[in-house]
Amino acid sequence: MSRPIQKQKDIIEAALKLFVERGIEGTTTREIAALAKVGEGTMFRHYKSKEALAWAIFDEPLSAFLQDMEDTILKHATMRQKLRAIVEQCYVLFETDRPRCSYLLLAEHTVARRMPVGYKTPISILVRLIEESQTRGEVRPMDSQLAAALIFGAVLRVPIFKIYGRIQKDLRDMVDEVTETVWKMIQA
Amino acid sequence: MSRPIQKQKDIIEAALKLFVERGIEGTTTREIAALAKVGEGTMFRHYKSKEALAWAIFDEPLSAFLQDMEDTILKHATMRQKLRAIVEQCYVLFETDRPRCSYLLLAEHTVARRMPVGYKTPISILVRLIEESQTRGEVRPMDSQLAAALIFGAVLRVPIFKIYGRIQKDLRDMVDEVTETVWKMIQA
Amino acid sequence: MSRPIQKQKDIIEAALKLFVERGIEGTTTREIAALAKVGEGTMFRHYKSKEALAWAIFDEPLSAFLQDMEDTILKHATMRQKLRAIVEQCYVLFETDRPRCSYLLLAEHTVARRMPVGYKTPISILVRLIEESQTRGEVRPMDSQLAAALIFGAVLRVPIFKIYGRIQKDLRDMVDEVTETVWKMIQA
Amino acid sequence: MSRPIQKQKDIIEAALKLFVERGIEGTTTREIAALAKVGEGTMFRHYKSKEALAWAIFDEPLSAFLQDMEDTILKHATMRQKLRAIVEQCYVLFETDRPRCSYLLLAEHTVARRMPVGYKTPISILVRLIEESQTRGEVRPMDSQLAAALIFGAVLRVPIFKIYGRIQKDLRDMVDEVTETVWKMIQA
DNA sequence: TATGAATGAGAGTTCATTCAT
DNA sequence: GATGAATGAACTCTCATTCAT
Repeated sequence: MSRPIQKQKDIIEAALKLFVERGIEGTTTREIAALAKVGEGTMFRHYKSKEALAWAIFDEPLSAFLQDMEDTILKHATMRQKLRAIVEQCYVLFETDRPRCSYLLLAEHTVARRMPVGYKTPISILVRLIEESQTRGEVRPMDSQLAAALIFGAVLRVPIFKIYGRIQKDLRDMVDEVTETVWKMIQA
Repeated sequence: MSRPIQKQKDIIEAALKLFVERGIEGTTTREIAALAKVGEGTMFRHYKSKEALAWAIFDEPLSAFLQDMEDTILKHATMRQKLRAIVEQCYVLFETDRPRCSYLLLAEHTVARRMPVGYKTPISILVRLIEESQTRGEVRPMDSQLAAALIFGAVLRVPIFKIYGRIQKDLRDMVDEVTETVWKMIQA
Repeated sequence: MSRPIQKQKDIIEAALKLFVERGIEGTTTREIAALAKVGEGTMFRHYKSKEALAWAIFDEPLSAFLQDMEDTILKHATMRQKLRAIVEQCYVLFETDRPRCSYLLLAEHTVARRMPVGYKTPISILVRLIEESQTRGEVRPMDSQLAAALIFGAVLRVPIFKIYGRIQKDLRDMVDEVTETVWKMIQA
Repeated sequence: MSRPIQKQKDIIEAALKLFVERGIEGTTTREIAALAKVGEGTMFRHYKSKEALAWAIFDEPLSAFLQDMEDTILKHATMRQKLRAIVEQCYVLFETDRPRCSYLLLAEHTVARRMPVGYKTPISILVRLIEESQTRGEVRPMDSQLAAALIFGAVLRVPIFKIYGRIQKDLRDMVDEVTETVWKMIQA
């Protein structure tokens, strides 16, 4: 019956590492196979193509993150608390699973091209959250898309700085400071 | 014949358009040549390789922007004014030369891989600016890299939202609002 | 378990169907296994390779046909009767086991490449038959190979036309007409 | 401007030779390139794929033959003369351009799979010819498709026998004999 | 200087075959 | 005996780059 499928995990981790280091197009399927210590044809049993692999390892953690994000939001009452929880979730994930997060952050515009229309991203949730808080007077009146852009951009630039070595601190220790700082941008 | 300079310009504009639409690796030199209406071998007289072209059209506007940025900074006294001027410069450039700016914004992490070490980016200027302002008490005490990340991320996410169609307004009309908003994050 | 013979039969029928539809090289062992509802590795317990399978299912019915043909010939006295019997045998087999016959007819030149030298085909029997009949004065003097080519080509083109849909009638009802017609070519 | 395209001819001749010897699927594009003494990518400048090449070198001579056949038919009055002319045309072509004809004859069922629906073959012309001759009383009443099958099969099996070494004579010297013989099958 | 036919290294992918279970 | 996950040789095809014209 053959042994359990450890191979798929190896392939994913290898791909993740190489995609972050060299980009998707800069990585060959042969390199992935070699690093994962599997045969060259093995990844094609799990993913139809290199593209499909690149998309799958983008989509899986993002979808999981989105689900967690929705759950997290429900657990907090005020926008400020929600915002803090989201930032925390981002930074904890980053420190916990850096390869995956680096890939999500750096491949964003590359993989976006393959995104199916109507694909749900954290941005849509953030926009909705802002709009709801505005009706409750928690967030000052302003274009919700603009607010989302500013928050989203600010919060996610911090791990990118860490990837590039500009920031060394553990991001989990920066949750409060970042939250307080970005909160100033939108508080009523 | 007839203005070799024009051919080079055509190549650059064609490459810019295609690189933004399909990514650098997703664009073939043949497609660039076809769009630029030049022979397939012509771009190799102007650029050593496709990579060199991709880098050149990234580096040129970025270096120019950096020079302008340094000049702009000198023209203003306070950090708040400097910040406003920088944001304005960004957004004016975006609305004036969208292909080039889209490329700079979307290819950032892709082309970054080819960046020579010690390459000067707007980030280093921003960090320096923040640190100077902190000694003058204009900006509140905080990690300058963190401050730069937050400002940089926030300001540049706005045009990215516009590229993806989330924002439609002319960014030049948003300079003041964005400046005021991000300023709140760092003001003393 | 449970009738290993049945599995082999399933494999053969599946291969036959697919080889006729898509050609030998156009059919994968996985497709054969899927259609035969057996594991991917199972056919390799019965046949050394895909080639061996392709040859076996070509050789088996052909050898059987040849044996029948020799028997049939002995049962008839005159060449005309023998010819009729052969045509009948062909057309009955075609209508009885169309997959196998289609494969024999269509894969002829493809599988011929794998034919061992000195392999006995219906052609050699036909040539011998013609030569014998010529000595008896039943068949007019002419090159026996040429006569065989004309008879063989004419008789077998009919089922090929049926495969391609040009002829719809049951070939068993055409035995007499075809025999009479081709007989005219060689009768003394 | 580069020299004239001798390369395409070389590719065609190489492909023809190898396709006949080893079959289309049994021939690699590398082998074709090597035999044609061109780079491996060169054939793809002329043909979109190996399949397209296989089809093109099947279609080109067949279409040319068809055109010649139509012209030939018009030059003769009686069916018998037309038939003789067609046989002659076939056998002259075979002796003149054996690689091409061998390919047409042996790859028939293989390439047929790629044939566009409604593709005109010599068979349709033959059928039409027979039907016309039947109304004029030249050909005896019989199913025209059957008549075509018998004639077509008989006439073309002769060069196939020659390919397999069963016949050695120059086919051009057999035109009259073959014509007379197959004519017996259908004459009124 | 500009061209585009030609190149060939190297990419993604397939699939007959193996073998541990 | 049967299975199907794994393999990797070998395939078709792409495309950045060269260079004779």
